[in-house]
Amino acid sequence: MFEAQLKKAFVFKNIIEAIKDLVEEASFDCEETAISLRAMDSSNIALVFLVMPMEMFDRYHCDVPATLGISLANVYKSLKCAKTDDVFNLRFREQNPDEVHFIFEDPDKCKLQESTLKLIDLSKDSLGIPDTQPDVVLEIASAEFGKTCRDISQFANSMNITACKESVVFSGEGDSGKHSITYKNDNIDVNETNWRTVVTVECTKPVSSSFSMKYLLKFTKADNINDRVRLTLSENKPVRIEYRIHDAGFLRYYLAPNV
Amino acid sequence: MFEAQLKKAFVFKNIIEAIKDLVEEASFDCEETAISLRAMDSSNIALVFLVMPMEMFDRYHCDVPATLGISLANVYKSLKCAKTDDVFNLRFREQNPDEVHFIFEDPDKCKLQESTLKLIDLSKDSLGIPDTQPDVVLEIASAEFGKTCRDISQFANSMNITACKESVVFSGEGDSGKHSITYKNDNIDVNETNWRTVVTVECTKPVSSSFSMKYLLKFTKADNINDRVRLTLSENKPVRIEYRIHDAGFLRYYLAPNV
DNA sequence: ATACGATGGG
DNA sequence: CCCATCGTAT
Repeated sequence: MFEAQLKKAFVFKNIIEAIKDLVEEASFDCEETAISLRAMDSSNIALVFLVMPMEMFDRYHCDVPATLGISLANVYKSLKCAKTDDVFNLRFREQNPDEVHFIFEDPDKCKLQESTLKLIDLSKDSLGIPDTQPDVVLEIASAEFGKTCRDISQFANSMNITACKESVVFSGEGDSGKHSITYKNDNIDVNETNWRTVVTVECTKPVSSSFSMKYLLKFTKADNINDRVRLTLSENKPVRIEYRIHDAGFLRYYLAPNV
Repeated sequence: MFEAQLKKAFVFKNIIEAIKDLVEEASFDCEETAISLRAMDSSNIALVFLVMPMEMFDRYHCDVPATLGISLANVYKSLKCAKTDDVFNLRFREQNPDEVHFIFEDPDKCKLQESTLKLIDLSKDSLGIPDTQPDVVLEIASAEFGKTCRDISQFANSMNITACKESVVFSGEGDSGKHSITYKNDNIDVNETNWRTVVTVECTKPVSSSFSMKYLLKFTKADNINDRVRLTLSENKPVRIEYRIHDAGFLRYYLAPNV
């Protein structure tokens, strides 16, 4: 038996919202210390890597690890039945190896909902996660990054990110014109860093890459998950876009640059 | 080179919002003392006349006059990228005669945005502006005029305006019924004129005309531009609806009456 | 059915 | 001025 409880169902709902438009089916690997998920998007272009450590749950119990292959559309159907503050329970029993239960209890215990979802067999080509030595690591308020992506998407189908120690430039160009957004880091007092500011956390050498706008926009759905987002860039390598969940957890997206 | 700066980008954004739904493409005539724009709406029914005198800008520099034909949808895309309090710069260089730059700087100078927009050639049929001797001139709080239009639009597709020295009546009739709004002027102490009140500024003879609701509703987008709006009416002539901008500037709409 | 943009309310 | 909801478009 595997069981995990979240006091607030919306936490899980936000996470599923942030990946369901990217990945149709995926396996939740439920293990002793964490639930994780690795999947390519349906077009095999972007990669999603989710880790939810046991610490983020209010109860966590794992007799035997389980791999739950499931349709995320179905997961989302179930989560939409829950109210934001419902208590959420995920339960899997080896006796019924082809189903998983999502249980929602409203805070005053009057209403109990249970979804039983069919599990599916998914081939387990374990995905290589392309983590290399980064050239540049940036942090930015996730709402600000979302706005940046939406603004540039008005002009372009892909976004260039050019970053060095002193500044970061997001830019794009299309038929109606071009647009660039420049953040300067040099005169920032770290202590008064406000949420709008981009911070170059690390920069071993400057980098410039271009990425598909369409995917970046999908990633920014995750901006409910954390106020900050971290971009990790290396020349000619996929960008890693990370939203931290609690201390040890995260939702990471990887996207290869345009050629 | 032509350059103009506004300390607050929203001033320009409000103006563009007030005309972009009416006019798809237009030329900004950038001259020594003002930027102006004259355009028919896409259906050739209403006329827009905008004058932004140099005094409304915080910096204004015109070597050589320029006529900047542009898609207002693209202008608006760019302005949506700006925050309300960003500093806005419009810049045109003769060396690049087919593009204009919109530059936004946030107040704390961390973020710099630049849009480069394509200019287009627009035929310059200079429009006759139909200013005649008015029978009636009214002033009303622009929010109140907007509410009046929205209220009557619930009942009717056109709005009658009947005005004389003592009173002004806005009314409309449709399938579900009719609605009228009457403002009395007679017992008004001019010194306690409140913002809701309609004031008949001038009346040489009473007038009654009917106008397309659809267009009036579009005009009321301008109500951010000035707290007051001035209507100038003459029997069987287009109404002029004017929102003043600073002292010498204005945004005027002209709309012919229904037959 | 889903995702985005626009509008109206707090 | 920002958020949430609604309506439209894909």
